[in-house]
Amino acid sequence: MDEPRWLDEREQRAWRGYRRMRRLLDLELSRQLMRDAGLSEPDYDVLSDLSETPDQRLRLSELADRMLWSRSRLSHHLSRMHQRDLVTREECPTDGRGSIVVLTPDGRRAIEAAAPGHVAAVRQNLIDLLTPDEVAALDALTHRVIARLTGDRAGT
Amino acid sequence: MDEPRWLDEREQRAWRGYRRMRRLLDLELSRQLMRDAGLSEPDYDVLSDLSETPDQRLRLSELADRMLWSRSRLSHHLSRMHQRDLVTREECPTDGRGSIVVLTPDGRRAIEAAAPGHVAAVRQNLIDLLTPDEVAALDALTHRVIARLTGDRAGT
DNA sequence: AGCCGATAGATGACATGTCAACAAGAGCGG
DNA sequence: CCGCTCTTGTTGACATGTCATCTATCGGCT
Repeated sequence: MDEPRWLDEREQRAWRGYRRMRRLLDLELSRQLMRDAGLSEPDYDVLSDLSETPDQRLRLSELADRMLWSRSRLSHHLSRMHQRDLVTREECPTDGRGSIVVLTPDGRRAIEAAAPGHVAAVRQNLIDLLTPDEVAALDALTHRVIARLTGDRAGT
Repeated sequence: MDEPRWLDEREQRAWRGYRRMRRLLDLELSRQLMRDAGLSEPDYDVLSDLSETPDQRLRLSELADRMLWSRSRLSHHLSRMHQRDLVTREECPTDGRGSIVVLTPDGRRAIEAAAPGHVAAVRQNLIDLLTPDEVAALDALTHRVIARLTGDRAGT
């Protein structure tokens, strides 16, 4: 770590742009979700992952892994969502320690009500602003970075 | 909002990839910063913005605007950083309400110690994984989205 | 000067996230 | 079947972020 390789001007612009976009997009999307559907982004993500599952249910740790959340965070969050009747917990029949997170009817209604507006906002503020090439580039680039960060042993 | 235009497969992959990359990159960068320099990402951002400034000082609200933070958040965070002697507050000579955030010597040492490792991590996990074209695309695309979200009236 | 709406920043209550510690099973090896 | 260790999920303490509110001041207007 003698003379660090700083970012050149273009790299710098891209990096700062990425972080600024990230922040602004987050603010906008969470504002939209809360206003139109009364959900936070984390709420939406939980409901969305659950609703895409065959029986609207998942083992807590399975859900935590998919979301890249700690079990603790998920457990706390589920307690809060439980109080609003968006999800329930059931005991796992095959593992006495386990608990299964289940989407409630209210939860299903909430995600179905929220989804169209959310997708529209994602389009309006990101996807529809990109050319098809850019969408493809974003796809490629993000998955390369993901592979790196999840230790997909292959390159370097 | 009759029949929403859902994301097609490529768009979906790009969007999910973006979010997953975001999360993984955050985890990695904040882990690295904390481990090697004892700073959180927010700490780093504050110090970094301050250190790029002529006199290592900024009006609180100016700093908040640059960072896209609420004044409240910044005020709380500065109090915490103040306890660690990374920053101080001074009264603003031209505005009796104002307060000026100043980088302390400890703060300067902290950012200078942290920067090389942080930049290296950014390179290693993002920038150096991209082709020059991809860096250019990221630059272009993020700034277009930023323009949209900050209401740069021009298009649509 | 004196009023008044707007702005700067601080603060307290509360929501959310992190971390370390814990209880209860699982599951393997004797 | 027992004992050991690992995993699962919960919990409480604490760090961080948000929101509403408060005080002091600014700055234009009369």
